[in-house]
Amino acid sequence: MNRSISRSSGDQTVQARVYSQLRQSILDGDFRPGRSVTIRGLADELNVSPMPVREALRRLTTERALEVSGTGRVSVPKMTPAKLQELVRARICLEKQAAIDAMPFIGKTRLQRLTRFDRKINRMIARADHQGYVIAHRKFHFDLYSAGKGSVFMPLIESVWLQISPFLTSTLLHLDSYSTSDRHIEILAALENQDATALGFAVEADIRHGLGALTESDWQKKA
Amino acid sequence: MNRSISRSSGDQTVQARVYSQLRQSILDGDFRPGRSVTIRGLADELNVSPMPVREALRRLTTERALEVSGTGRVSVPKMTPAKLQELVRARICLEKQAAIDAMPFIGKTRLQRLTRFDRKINRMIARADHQGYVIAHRKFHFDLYSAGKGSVFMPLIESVWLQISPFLTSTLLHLDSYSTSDRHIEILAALENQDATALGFAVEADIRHGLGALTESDWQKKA
DNA sequence: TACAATATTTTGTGATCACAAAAATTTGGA
DNA sequence: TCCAAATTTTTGTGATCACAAAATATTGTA
Repeated sequence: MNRSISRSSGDQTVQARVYSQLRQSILDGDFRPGRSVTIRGLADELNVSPMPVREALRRLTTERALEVSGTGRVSVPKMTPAKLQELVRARICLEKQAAIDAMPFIGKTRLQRLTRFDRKINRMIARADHQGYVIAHRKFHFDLYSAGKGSVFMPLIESVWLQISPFLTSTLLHLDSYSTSDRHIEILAALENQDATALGFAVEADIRHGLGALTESDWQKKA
Repeated sequence: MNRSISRSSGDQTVQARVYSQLRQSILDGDFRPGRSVTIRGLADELNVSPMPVREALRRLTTERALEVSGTGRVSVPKMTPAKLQELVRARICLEKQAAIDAMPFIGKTRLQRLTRFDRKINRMIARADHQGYVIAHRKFHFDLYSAGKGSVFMPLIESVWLQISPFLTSTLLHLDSYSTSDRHIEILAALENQDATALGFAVEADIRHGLGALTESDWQKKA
């Protein structure tokens, strides 16, 4: 039909747009572990040709957000206890450093925004809105780390989050309540005092308690 | 010509083979910063069709080994002082943790192999074989980290190395001699004693001194 | 010679096709 | 009803084409 190449959506290539959409969907928890995704299936769903989807999927498998089976089928990886522990360790060492690097660039404006995100997180927990929680939680952390000017840490951190997100959301759904111990308060306090050491501890505690609880508790509930 | 799909090289797809080759070439320092790479150019060079090259390049840009310009052209990223510093910080926090995680799995066999790699590194330095040095150096570190059973840290570490390698090799070429302070000895000693703290310090020192020296000294010499 | 305008070539992107292999479905016999 | 064999459909991979835009080369004029 439309044989002319029209990068009609803001000068981006179709491939880039599809990639961003899928990436976002994965981070938002729209993809469940074990779900298999096909090129043509996604292409039909997104109303694009198979070509851009193919490249987007290849990119996502490269950053371990998806995995390819021996026969080339693409699916959302399943979580294992060992893998989750390793991902937690990766999050801790990367995000500790990223937070400390970002600290000097955290001004009053951003601190207020972070505080708003924190309140939103609490609201989402209160109303048991799992997806809303996951999204607000991510905004808090990413907004913090991206205050640093660098271009190295964020992609690494995002790769780790992409690997955790499907599992996290699917597990949260099977939990009636989860640890509301709000470590974000400690992070905010450390930022206000410009205390790098306290910030490092707070970030580590936040990650360890947020995901560590899942390692122990109802692991079996999920498929 | 050959219209049938024959995965003639060991059941791998052409795309996977091209990707591995390019990845290896980048790590080996065959690509200089600033060099531009084209799909068709590489396809002709590797005697494959443009298709697999296209996907391989997309993957490598996703992991920041290559970068795309505003017009879609792909090239090897140039280094900046700030970026190198950030990459060094990333290496330190990732490799410190990876080494400590791997330590329990380092047996006598692997320790001997690591020692051989270390001796090879020294030989390469002695004969000023820069590429040989880079390769042996990488083998030492990757062999150490991959002793751990995990699947999370290695890809992250490799992504960082991919970003450093082109710059490292091109800089080494302009240096008549470089810091031979052999921190690997300390790493090996820490491994033998199963001393996690000492290992962490040794890895950090190795990275900081190896790349930190470049940050100061002849930065300007390269293009 | 210098430089801007024009023409040519190169290049990335997306679409589509053929093919083989894997999945899914149907079929047929006990 | 059950299960294995045969058939059909789905799917990933690689090749090739068209197109537009960018990069490069060429030309013409002062």
